[in-house]
Amino acid sequence: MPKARQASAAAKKRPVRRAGRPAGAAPDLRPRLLEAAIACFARTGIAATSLRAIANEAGVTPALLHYYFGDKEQLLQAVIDERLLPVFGAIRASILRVDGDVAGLVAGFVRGVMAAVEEHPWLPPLWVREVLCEGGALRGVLFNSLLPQLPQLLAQRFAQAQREGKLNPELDPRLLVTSLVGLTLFPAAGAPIWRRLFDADDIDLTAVRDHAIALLDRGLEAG
Amino acid sequence: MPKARQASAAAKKRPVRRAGRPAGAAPDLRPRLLEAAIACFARTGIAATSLRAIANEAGVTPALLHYYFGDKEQLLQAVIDERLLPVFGAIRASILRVDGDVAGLVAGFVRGVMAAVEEHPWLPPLWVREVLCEGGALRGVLFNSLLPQLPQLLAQRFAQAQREGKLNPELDPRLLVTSLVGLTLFPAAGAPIWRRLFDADDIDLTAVRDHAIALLDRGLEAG
Amino acid sequence: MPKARQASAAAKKRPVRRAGRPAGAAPDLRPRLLEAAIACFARTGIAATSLRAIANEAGVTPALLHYYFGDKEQLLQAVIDERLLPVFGAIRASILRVDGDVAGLVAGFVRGVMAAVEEHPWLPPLWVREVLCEGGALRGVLFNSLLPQLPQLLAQRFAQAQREGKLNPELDPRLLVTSLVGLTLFPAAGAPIWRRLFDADDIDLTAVRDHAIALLDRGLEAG
Amino acid sequence: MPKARQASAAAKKRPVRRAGRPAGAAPDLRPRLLEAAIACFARTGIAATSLRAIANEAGVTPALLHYYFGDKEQLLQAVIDERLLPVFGAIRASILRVDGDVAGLVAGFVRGVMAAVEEHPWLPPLWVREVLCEGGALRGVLFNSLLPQLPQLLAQRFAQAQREGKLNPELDPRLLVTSLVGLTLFPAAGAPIWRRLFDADDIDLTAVRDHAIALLDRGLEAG
DNA sequence: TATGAATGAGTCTTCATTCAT
DNA sequence: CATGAATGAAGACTCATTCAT
Repeated sequence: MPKARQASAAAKKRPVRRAGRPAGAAPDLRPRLLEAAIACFARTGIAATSLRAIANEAGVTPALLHYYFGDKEQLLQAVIDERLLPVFGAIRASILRVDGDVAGLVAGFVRGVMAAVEEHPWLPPLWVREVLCEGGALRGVLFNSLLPQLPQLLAQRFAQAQREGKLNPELDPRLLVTSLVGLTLFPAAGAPIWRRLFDADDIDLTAVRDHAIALLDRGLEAG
Repeated sequence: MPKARQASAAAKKRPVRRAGRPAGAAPDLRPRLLEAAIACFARTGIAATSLRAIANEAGVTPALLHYYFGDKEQLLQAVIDERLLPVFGAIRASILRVDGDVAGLVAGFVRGVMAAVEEHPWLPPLWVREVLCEGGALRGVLFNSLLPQLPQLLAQRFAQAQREGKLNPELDPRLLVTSLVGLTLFPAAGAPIWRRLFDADDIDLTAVRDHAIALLDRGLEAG
Repeated sequence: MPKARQASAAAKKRPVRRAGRPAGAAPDLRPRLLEAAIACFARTGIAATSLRAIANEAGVTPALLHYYFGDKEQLLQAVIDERLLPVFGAIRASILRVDGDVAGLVAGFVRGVMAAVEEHPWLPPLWVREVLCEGGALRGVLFNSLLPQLPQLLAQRFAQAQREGKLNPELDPRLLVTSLVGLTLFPAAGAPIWRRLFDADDIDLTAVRDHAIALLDRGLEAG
Repeated sequence: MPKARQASAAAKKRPVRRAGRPAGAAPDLRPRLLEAAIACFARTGIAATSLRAIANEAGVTPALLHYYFGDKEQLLQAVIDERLLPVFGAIRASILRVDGDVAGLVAGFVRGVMAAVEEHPWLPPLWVREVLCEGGALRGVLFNSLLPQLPQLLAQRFAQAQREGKLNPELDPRLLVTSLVGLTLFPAAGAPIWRRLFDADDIDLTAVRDHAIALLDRGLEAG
């Protein structure tokens, strides 16, 4: 007869392994686990990814994931904190660093984003599925943590440029921010399918980047 | 009487309810079920949607879904056959009907797509998550059934225009197709989040449409 | 929201269709249903047979089975009452009719049983699975209805013959009854597998019958 | 965190617990589970046995059965490999070891089978229901694994003896193999019911064995 | 530090059964 | 007379989670 297992309802979220390891210790599994998690999340979607899938990807047991992160929710939080935030922070910084006209700003955005994509292939699908789409698991963090103020700042600069007559007056400055993403992360997320669709191996991130800049450069012109 | 299970290994895939109903009969649940399914698929993603969620959405039992469709797979197939294909077919036809220069073609595409989106709010998230993204459940049907040949046709017309000097020569004709989607379905899928981000209620489908046309009109110019 | 369906716990076993039909009416489905049921029961075992399987076999809907019999249990009862009992009654009568020595009695048993088997192919598997085996669904009826007193009568006649020195004294008169079944119904139930095993098409019911009689005739000899 | 299901269509058939355990560890459940399974299979029939029934019999959860065996099919396979095959192998060996005349061979068969039955009460019902009967779940393995060649060998030896005039010429050598089973496993499977029928506690396996030998010894005589 | 054992809850699916028509 | 519609309960199986070791 299976014995009832009554976990004290209190004491939830018991303390779990945190980063940091004594010198000379065995190699930390944590990065590998986060890497595996993010790869699965990007491939299958967060909600549809099982812990077992992540464990398989990392070559460990599901129990180890609990040992390290305590929870699927906390694993996701760790992925956010330790992988997404740094990358997004870098993107944000690289964009804010740009200090020029609209064309320069746009080019900076595109280059910054595509460089990050080159380094982190999980970026586009994760963004498209989990940030953009209704019901995505990362929607909440976008506003607070992921890219605080950046869209608004960009929109303001576009609006300012438009007022100064330096931007195509028929555009919506806010939707222009959207368009920047729609011309970078979006095609990057779909690159495999476009390649297959057009039977073209030459559609790579560089091509996407240059195409986006070409389209935007001309499209934003005021005149 | 002792219970028994799994006897009839044969006779799998029993015939299931098909459309068509004698006149004067009770209202058919089938459309409601398909509607509920497509709503859940769009909201949660196909792989992460449970039959129970769909059943709850429709106010019925999970068993009823099996009664009508026999299977989760067959339910998805019914959604594809009876909801997606007609809509995509209409979009495709409306675009192929356009017979003009590149600007007209682009405007036709944008208007056609956005009109369909207006009528079928599930279109953008479903496309973005399940067609575009790796691992999406609809990737397979895109090539064969959903939009056969349309991307290629568009790319050819863009390439032709480019050769004739009527299109911005720095663009990639194939990625231009991608850009069309990235400036319509993509922002439509994210409309709620953009609205929230910019605290702006006026970002609606009309705004997206006009912005896209404005950006593309200028951006495609041969100049 | 599915409405609760509270059947009055009382009033169970509502009256169901019984046999008997006005003259000139449509052909009665009842025999066909019973035939289908008995075939499935024999093929798959009673506990492992679903009503749907029976309905398919008969070319009707499962609901019809409930309409005619009300219940899986009652369907089984009808099969017993209207198919098994008559056949077993006939077998019993044919055996009791024999009025001779032990050899004649044995031959009468074997012939009677094998004749019934010839006519009713469901007899051997049903007996072997559902009467003989522990947990069989027909065990209960054997004692009361199926073959009342017959085994005991036979055993008594064998014992009597043994006392008179007309029967191999090393045999157990009661187990001799068992042996009669083990040399008739049992090989009949397994005929297909024996045929396949020995790659022999000539192992038919006649062969089984003659072999059994030959073995028993000699084996029972007293001297 | 929203639930998700059916993500990893790949990675099916994950590796399951295999035998073997570090010394000094907790007692292995595996044997108990196999025992419970075989008991239920024998009592209820394989197709009609639910995993829950087996789990209850063993005092564990249904989930544990999946943990150990992964699958109902694999559980059955484990039962076959680890319980049936050894026993049948031993029976086969004990029979093949007999090297004498027909009477000795028959007595060896009967004794070997009945000894195995004494030790493994599940043997008779399992054989009768799942090997003998049409639709039985073990029919397939009989030919290949369970008793390879044994029936044919026996039949050949009987036929040889018959040609030499040492065997009742009216018998069918192949059906004689059948009769051996019908006078051993068959009455053993039904022992409880015979006991109840004849209200006799003295009908045990020894009685069955001696009765069978007595009947066969005389019945096989050439005459 | 890491994992195997174990389970409750949830998933998809089938079944027997009911009821309005 | 007969069935399509509908459902609760049960079946096989998966998952996240816990805990002893």
